[in-house]
Amino acid sequence: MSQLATMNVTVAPVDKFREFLLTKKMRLTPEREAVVTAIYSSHDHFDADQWVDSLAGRKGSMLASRSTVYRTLHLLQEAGLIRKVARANDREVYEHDYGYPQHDHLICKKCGDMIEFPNEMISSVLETVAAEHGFRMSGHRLEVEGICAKCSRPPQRTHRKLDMI
Amino acid sequence: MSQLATMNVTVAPVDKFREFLLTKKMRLTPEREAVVTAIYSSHDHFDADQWVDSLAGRKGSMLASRSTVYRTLHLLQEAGLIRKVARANDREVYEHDYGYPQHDHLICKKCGDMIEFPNEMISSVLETVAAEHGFRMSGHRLEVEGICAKCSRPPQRTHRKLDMI
DNA sequence: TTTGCTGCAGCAACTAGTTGCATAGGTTAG
DNA sequence: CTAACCTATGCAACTAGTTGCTGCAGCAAA
Repeated sequence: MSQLATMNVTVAPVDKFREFLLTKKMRLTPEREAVVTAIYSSHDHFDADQWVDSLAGRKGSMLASRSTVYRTLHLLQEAGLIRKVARANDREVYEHDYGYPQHDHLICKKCGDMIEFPNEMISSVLETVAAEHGFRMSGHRLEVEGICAKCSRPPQRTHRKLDMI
Repeated sequence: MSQLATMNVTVAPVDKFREFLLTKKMRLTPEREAVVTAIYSSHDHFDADQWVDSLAGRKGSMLASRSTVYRTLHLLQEAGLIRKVARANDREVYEHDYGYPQHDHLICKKCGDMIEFPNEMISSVLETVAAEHGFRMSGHRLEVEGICAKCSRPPQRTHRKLDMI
């Protein structure tokens, strides 16, 4: 979430989530609030496990169980606050999907780095394709894999020793 | 794999796989051959489980164990014979990636149908984006989700009863 | 306050998929 | 033919993620 500009956000994520839950006659419980707060305390990509660790037992105090973390992640997706962007290292990777412009990712197979790029072109192509098929598109997930510039540069420069071992 | 035309295939999949394995000093064992044959006996999308079922124990004779099926699927991906296209019903969905033109999928969230569409436009947009970032792209995976024409049509026609229950 | 309803958390058992390990089996050298 | 060497297999144990169940908390009516 680094190279793209932040958009205006008028309602705090927690409140947006509460609103969403209300429409489904559900409550913003302390456990759910803990998950949202944790996730929105940083602006990076994240996977479920780090929150399971810090919220449920292993590393922190018990704020929400494993099941609750996962269930809340699903709710947050439904609410449009986060979205799954890729699967890396056997984990689903999520990112905030509220207050940020649309983009997709180049994923480096070597270092695992995810490079964001804006996707208006792609979205508009998809709109056309979908229309042709009478398909009501609600979203997409695009993972472009390959080797990033850093990793494909042959290791030949000076101060290379710092990068190795 | 239905609506797009078949391309010319000069070498049989099994032979292509054997070639690939040779370059890695690996053998085309009976187990591996059984998996490839099974997969190429039909031209549909498929998931690992159906082969685990039919090859390893549960439904058929024991031709290859669970581990071997999964390991062979990875090898087949490396060899460029199959590719993962989506994740549906908690399963990875694969398709043949040899002898077929490039395409992506519209995935219906209701009926699970996968509609293929050719993707030259998207590929070329991605080429440009990748070049801008000095990224050496090796492939991509695009899942477009939404509701297909069939499912979004309101249920109001005649002979509707046939479709229900 | 009591009774009843409903949503929800946590547990434990489950599924898909992966991996470490011991061993079977094939290939080459002597 | 045998020994040494590897690769590949199957098993069992593991991981990430999901789900059914039970019992509890919060609210509403009486």
